[in-house]
Amino acid sequence: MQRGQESPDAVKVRTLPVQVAALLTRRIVSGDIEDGRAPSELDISREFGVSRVVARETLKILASLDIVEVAQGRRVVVRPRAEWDYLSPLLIEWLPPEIVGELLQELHQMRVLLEPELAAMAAAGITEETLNRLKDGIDRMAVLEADPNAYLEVDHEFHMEICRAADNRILDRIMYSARWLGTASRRITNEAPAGLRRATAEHTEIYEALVARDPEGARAAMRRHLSKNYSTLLAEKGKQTRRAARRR
Amino acid sequence: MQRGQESPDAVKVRTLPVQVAALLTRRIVSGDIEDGRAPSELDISREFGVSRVVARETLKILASLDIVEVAQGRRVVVRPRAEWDYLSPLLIEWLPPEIVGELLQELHQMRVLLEPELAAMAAAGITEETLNRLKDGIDRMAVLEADPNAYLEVDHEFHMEICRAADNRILDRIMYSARWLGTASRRITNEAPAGLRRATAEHTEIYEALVARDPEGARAAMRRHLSKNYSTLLAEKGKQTRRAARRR
DNA sequence: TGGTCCAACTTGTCCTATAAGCTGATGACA
DNA sequence: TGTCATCAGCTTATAGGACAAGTTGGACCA
Repeated sequence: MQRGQESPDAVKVRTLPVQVAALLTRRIVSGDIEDGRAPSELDISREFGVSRVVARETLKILASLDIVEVAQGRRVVVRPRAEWDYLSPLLIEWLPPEIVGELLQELHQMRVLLEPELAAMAAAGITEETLNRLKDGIDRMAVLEADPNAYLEVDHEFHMEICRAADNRILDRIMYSARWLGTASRRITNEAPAGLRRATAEHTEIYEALVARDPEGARAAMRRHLSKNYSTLLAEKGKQTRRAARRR
Repeated sequence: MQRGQESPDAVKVRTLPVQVAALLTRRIVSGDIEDGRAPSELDISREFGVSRVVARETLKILASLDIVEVAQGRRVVVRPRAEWDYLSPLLIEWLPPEIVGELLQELHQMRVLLEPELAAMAAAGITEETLNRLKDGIDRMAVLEADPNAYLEVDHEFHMEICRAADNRILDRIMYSARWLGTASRRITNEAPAGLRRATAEHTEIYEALVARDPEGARAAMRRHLSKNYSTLLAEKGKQTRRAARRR
């Protein structure tokens, strides 16, 4: 549930507990619910007109995102926002756009740190199979430049393939979440990224470094790719200075 | 639920759905459940002698860890292992020791990539408050070298404080999960880390670089710290070559 | 004042019933 | 014989009521 299995553009009917969880989270974020005091199962049941089962599942979802803490006998309490699971696309969809914008930047910062290293790690022991799949991806991307959604799907696969080749399940998981987060937020903001043609060229550079089993080259190519992406991201979203006075 | 709110050494009574989820996961890992076919709510209910509500919550937990995929009307299906949420301490506790050992190494690899950069980022805009808390931590660590568990608690806080200073919620979340993972696995293997005295000295070096607002110095100090940790980790666990023929 | 105990509240589990969605097989029609 | 609509049966989603188990705060007693 935490991570969407649906394709990014699918119109999905969310279950009742997820809907209620969204409403509750928004209420917490907006400050309507004072910190530390979350509604009980019965409160939720009454207020939203749902069964206790649904109220229960709602709280379980919020607990799995570290938004609240629940234990038998004790009241549900709201956990510190700093520790919520911001890697979850579910949570991202419930947050207001200004926070999502900030998170997107922080997300990109993380990718800039990790992905070049992943590319370098992958270069060491990459298999012919993986290389073939990467080549496939590039070919398909070249054709899909007119269809951003489909392009991003393949883009996603391309990067994940490199992650997988780096042979580290923890890093793999992180990047998986991160990329899902990216598509989720893109779905929210309804923005299509620009510069797909250039992206294809950059992907090719990465690919060629991997073919040559050249860690340094792969790292550098990936870094170039991401830094350019970053600037287009900034150009698209405009306001770079929105993070100014956020922290508590 | 996903991330433990309990202190690491607390004896916790797990809820029924969590217990069943653990059993089911182990069964999947051991190959007793053929890939793609997971038991239904009724199957679980019958087989484990629990109510359908519990069976339901079990599946929800497994779904939140991306172990299975559940949708109305469709059978529950087991998802590819490569995409399970290995950042979850819950899942880690259910996996066999050999896999946990591998994951610990991969985890450390991630820390080596991220934490030096976090330290450098933190050095830029660190506040006096944070510096004071770090100093506090070092003082306490110096006293606690005889009590590994308490020491690690403070160690954890020290590193998290630096994460927080780096002002990136995504990276913060990752490191939070990662360190929890570390303590969880340590609880499993029952191993106490060695070299606490040296660790304190290294923490001091990091702290001093931060005081000087020196990004390069902080990065270097953190890198030294982690590389040494890595070697003691290897020394403790012995078999370095256990990852040889794992990938399918 | 200090401590014990209990009542009220809260979450955990169980049971039963119905609604809603999917899948595969059956059977009608061309 | 091949194609497609339909439906029965299985599965998950939601509802309501009941009791068990754990926690908390206040009443009560010494």
